[in-house]
Amino acid sequence: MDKVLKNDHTEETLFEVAEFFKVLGDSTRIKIVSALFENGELCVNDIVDLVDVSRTAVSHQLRILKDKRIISYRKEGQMKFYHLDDAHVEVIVLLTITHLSHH
Amino acid sequence: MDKVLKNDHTEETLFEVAEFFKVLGDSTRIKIVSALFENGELCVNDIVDLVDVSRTAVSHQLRILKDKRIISYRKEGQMKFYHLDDAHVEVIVLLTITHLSHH
DNA sequence: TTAATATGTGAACACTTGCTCACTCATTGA
DNA sequence: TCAATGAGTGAGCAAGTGTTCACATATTAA
Repeated sequence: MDKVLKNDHTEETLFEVAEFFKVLGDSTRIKIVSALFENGELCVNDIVDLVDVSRTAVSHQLRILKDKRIISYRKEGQMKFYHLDDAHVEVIVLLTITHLSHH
Repeated sequence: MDKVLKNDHTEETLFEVAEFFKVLGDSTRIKIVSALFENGELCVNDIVDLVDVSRTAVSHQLRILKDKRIISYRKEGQMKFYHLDDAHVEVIVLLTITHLSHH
């Protein structure tokens, strides 16, 4: 039983795990994710200001985060308000910060 | 209080978080890490068999994992037995697997 | 309709990354 | 000492990645 604690992490599962970490393994994207769980919801221009990366670069990274279902957005007029799509992501990031601070 | 749950993730901290995820965000490395927490301790040849990547490639990746303090080894004769350096890593990976399975 | 604002897209390019190949180092046994 | 075994290293290269630039789309206000 309890395959999660035991064995059986198939090639496929591990590939997806690697893909997930790959998305969070970039300074710009992790800053965006962090800004989103600190603020709940932000429009693109707010993100640009907080993250200090060009507007275009932020757009590209938002797309990647959206494709990987890490964030979603709500449209309001001509603005889009982005937010985290799943609270798990915040837990994983915070656990990692804790881990690193204990090193 | 409780800065971890609040704000204040400095640029520096987030950079380290990204670096950590970057290391786990590779198929070969995550397979090695997974093999290690499933088996506790493995020599390089065992890892090569389990992970199905060339011996040389495994060596290169072991070096990266060792530099990032994710694994360590114990030497015994002409063999080196690798193991995870910190249980946190296993928790983070398992939490991520859980997260992905709920998507 | 026109101008302005908010955001997205695709190509190009520099930079990074992971693998292979050819060697080397270290340990053990004959 | 020599050969065999376990493991690591560095250069080279193909593939992947993140940013910028120029342009496009969508919405709102005048």
